[in-house]
Amino acid sequence: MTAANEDTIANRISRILADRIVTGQLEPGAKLRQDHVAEEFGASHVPVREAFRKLEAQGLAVSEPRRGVRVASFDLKEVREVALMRAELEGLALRHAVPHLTASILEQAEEATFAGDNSRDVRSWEEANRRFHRLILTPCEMPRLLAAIDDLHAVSARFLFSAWRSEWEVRTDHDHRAILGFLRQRNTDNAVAVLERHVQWIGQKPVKGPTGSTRDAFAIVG
Amino acid sequence: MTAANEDTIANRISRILADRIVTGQLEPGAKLRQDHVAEEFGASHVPVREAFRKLEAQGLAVSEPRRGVRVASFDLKEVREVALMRAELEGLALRHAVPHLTASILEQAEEATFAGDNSRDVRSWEEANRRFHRLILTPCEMPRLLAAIDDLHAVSARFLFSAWRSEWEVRTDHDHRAILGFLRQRNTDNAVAVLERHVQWIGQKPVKGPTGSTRDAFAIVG
DNA sequence: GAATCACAAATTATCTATAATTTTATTCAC
DNA sequence: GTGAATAAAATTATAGATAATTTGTGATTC
Repeated sequence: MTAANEDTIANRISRILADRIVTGQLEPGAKLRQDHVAEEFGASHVPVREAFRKLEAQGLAVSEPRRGVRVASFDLKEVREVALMRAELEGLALRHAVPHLTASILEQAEEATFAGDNSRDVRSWEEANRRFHRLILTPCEMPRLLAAIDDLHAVSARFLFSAWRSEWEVRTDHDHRAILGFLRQRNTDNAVAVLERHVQWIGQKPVKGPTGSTRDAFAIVG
Repeated sequence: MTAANEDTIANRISRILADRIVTGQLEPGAKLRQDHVAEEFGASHVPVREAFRKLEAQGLAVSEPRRGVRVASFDLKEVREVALMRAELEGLALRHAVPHLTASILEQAEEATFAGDNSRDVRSWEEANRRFHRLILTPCEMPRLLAAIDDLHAVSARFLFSAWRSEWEVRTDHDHRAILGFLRQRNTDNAVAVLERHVQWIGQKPVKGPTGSTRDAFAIVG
């Protein structure tokens, strides 16, 4: 009965709000009013505030001292920044993960790649992509590094969803396959090189704005 | 009159506790009891909890769901992890900062190096060292990256204080001078290379334990 | 007549105080 | 000495009170 009671209410709220921000249900700049959120979750506003603090730390929300908290907005500059950080940190993680990679892990990563290629919507593609990256990076056994990468991944996913919200084109991920190939050969340098390029690849795509005009959206794809 | 009232008291508490953890006044594993902290700051426990959440995000405290929060402990493995992350991220920041570096900034950085060499205690050395790194990295204009580096710096400082708590030997920082030299020549690659090595240098030092026995302490020095 | 400044009301965040679970420590029985 | 049961302490959440900012209205000035 107290199965889901493992974590606090604040954490649960934080996770759900994070998901809404990442998937674009909550738009950049939207105000997060603690009383409304509290009422929705049938809780008081104190755990809501703690959830806000966590979102702030993850870079998904920004808080002005006595003026409340809003969903963080982002521009191309920030997309690039996150891509560069991910490239550096994922490269570091992979270098240290390689000695601990097993055939089983690589097989699971290949399955994840396959699942990504066959995804019919953004959400399932993102899930598969995340699984791939996590599988090959987790064995580095550096918890703080992995946590930092996870946060950056969430922000990347937000960019992704903002560009390809509804439509999604199926495509095969050649980079993932190349990385797996190099990993099987224990060719660390090349695997890391491809991964770092892969993560920095920023896609652009014309998107219909709310007024009907089109603008260029952008998103990290790797 | 409301000059210091710019930020919330949760932030103020968070900053002060962070400082105590970093300087070692609060030892690893020590329990942080919200009622005690609240009483000390003449506040209630709600802002204290928010401060705890921030410390948790910075990696200075760990919280178990219904069992309270403790000062984060650390081992050599984590010191290495933080050093590697700093190397990657500071390297990235420096590469993007170089085009925006001015003669004035480099001069201030040299003054910071000088101040570090003449420091007679750990605290003032750390302050000068931090100033140096911040000066040459800030012009990269990547706020998220700089925030991440700042958090890692705090953790590094914690390791430093834990090793050289009371005694401190004066020494000249050849790395800082080398970096400045390369930056003046606009030799980005060499400057970054030295910085990345510099940050990864982990010092060891025999330290008297509480029982009188000696053990090897360690600390990032750069 | 339009615009700007001042004042006031309402909305919203922040904090204090209080109550309810949960964990931990102590005691008593076996 | 070990186990369960009770008591104490601490964390988590709720409700209520306070302070600050925003927004709307009105008046005055250019």
